[in-house]
Amino acid sequence: MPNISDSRLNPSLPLSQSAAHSYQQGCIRMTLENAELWKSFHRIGTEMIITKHGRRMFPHCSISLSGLQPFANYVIMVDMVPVDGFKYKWKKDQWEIAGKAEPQPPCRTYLHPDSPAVGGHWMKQSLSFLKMKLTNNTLDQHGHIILHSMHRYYPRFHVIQADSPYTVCWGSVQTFSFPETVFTAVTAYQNPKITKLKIDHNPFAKGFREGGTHFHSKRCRSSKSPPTKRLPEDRKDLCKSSPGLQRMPCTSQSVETETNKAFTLQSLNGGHLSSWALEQDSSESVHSEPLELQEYDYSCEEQMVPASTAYQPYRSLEYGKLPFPSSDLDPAQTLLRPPPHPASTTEQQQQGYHHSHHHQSNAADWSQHPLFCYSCW
DNA sequence: TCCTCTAACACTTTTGAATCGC
DNA sequence: AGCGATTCAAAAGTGTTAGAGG
Repeated sequence: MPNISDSRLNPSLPLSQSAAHSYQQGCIRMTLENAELWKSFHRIGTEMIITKHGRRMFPHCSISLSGLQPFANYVIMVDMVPVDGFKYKWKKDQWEIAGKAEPQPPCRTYLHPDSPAVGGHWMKQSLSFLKMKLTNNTLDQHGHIILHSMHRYYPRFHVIQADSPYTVCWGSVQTFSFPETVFTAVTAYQNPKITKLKIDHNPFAKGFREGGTHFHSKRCRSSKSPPTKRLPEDRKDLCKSSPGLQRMPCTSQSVETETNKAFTLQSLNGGHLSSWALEQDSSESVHSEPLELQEYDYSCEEQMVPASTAYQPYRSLEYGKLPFPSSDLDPAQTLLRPPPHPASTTEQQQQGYHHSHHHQSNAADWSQHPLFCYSCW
């Protein structure tokens, strides 16, 4: 199973003792299915195209779950969390900070189309978020995830025990993310290495790879080639390119090179969020023992990653203070709290309170929470 | 001038309806 | 009639590029 790597704790994402308690409430385990592909991109610096009308992710998010209660209903959601409080620009073959992040666009959460479903359903096959789309259109009416171009994000997965998105049992929210899924949202690819990698792996880009990528050469083509029949081999190729479609992980055709490994973002404030996961396997999130952030042993095999818990702050510039990855954030600051009510907690937001996976607040506190501007199309 | 975004392009893949054979 | 496999066309998706706009 080469495409499912061993787990690692995301060292950059805030943990807390509160979060640690949550581990005792279950042993939900989440695995990033196409981890090797993600890592291939992450080594270079993943970029995701966002368009006005919405663009799918590539690689797309595909996960598998275990440890759920087979007959309990769960809702699975994804949202996008800003990595930091900066916007970036591509300059001379590397990303540089271009200033403070712009105010966050309206929050959208993508609800997996199967939600709600029993744990047995979620565990019997991998979950693909292939149809989730990213847009830069803040007025988007299609429910796509709204992001800012030239900003960095990572997807965050929520496993919520609930009969429906409206009857969430707040004691059973567990959140996961994966370090290698950090990406920069762009309206056009900046790093040619990313372009090449995408063309190599994304079947939709075949035309540009095989038919010539030059604009003029395309125009000079004399005739259309006849439509190709879909053959089993074609499907196999597709499997390789889009592992998320598969029930089983596919062999990665990663394009790992030593030079790629050398890619870092030194210009970024000491290179934070650059190399923090480059050499790490972190595509499996397993609730387990509480971990020491700074002393995390990357060599151990299955560590837990309830990922970032920074719900509310990521709608504010406080996000720039989040430890990515080697921040000096005081662990005490990451104490998980119920999300502040948007209308009444500006002060709390400014203090950088973070969301608890397993808190005791009542659902009313959450009713206005960005997480539940969910969408499923 | 530089940077970012958008739309058009040519092509491939996906999807779903129609058809066929058992 | 029902089912599964196959075929086909339309829809949806891709990265590249030039040009617009700030």
